[in-house]
Amino acid sequence: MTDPLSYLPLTEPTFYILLSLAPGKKHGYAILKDVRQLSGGRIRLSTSTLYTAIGRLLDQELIERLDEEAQEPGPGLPRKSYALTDLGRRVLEAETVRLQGMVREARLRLREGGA
Amino acid sequence: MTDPLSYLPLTEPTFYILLSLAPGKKHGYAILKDVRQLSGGRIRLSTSTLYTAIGRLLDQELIERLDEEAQEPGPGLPRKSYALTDLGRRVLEAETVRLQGMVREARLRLREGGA
DNA sequence: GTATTATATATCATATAATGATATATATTG
DNA sequence: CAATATATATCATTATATGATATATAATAC
Repeated sequence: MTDPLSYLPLTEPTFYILLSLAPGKKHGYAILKDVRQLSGGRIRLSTSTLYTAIGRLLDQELIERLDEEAQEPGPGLPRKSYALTDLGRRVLEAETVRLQGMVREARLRLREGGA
Repeated sequence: MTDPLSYLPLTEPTFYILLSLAPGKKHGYAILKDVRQLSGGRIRLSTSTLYTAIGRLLDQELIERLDEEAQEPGPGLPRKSYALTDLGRRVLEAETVRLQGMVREARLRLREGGA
């Protein structure tokens, strides 16, 4: 019964990390690349931003760590995969509603105050 | 020729302070009340948030201080009025575009990943 | 007449979070 | 074999919000 609204506002990196996990589980580095692509190259998360955010989101239980059995071998350190929790998805939805409201209010005021 | 995009993302308080000034000049305390009303009571800026943000926005030249001649007397310390600069308005517009993009991306992903 | 409230600006200490820099480790590609 | 892409992690610094506290004044309530 934790209220999703109590987690808002999300910062831009946090929003995109959660959004990156919306379609399904990913490991950290995959989130990094996905966010870059998703934002049209505008957002380049540093690894420090990514992994401190992941730590925080785990603490807050907005994402969860998935136990990996038998990873296929590949480059780099062993992967750790993460997924949105139900709470995380509800927070992301609530944030989207908040952002939509801000856009609506801004459009009204920028119109009335415009040149 | 400072690029408005270089000021983004705005934090929620900063966004609302600029938005409050979009229709015209206001003094600090009026911004405080306006933001509260504008956000449906959700956002209650503390005075420390407000005045530190005002100082920063002045430094960045997103707002400007207006010289007050002959204030009508009223309660409280003398008022100081502020207005958006052209740059400030362009930053607010750019932020609105950014937010709209985030909403669009979120709606797509929340739909495709939804239950 | 005085106490409270609303108005109005300002600073301080603390907490949160992003960021650049740096480090470690490994498979693939040139 | 060197460089690059993959992959996770920590540290110091910077930016910003926030609650607490302070000062000052006019209007309102009692």
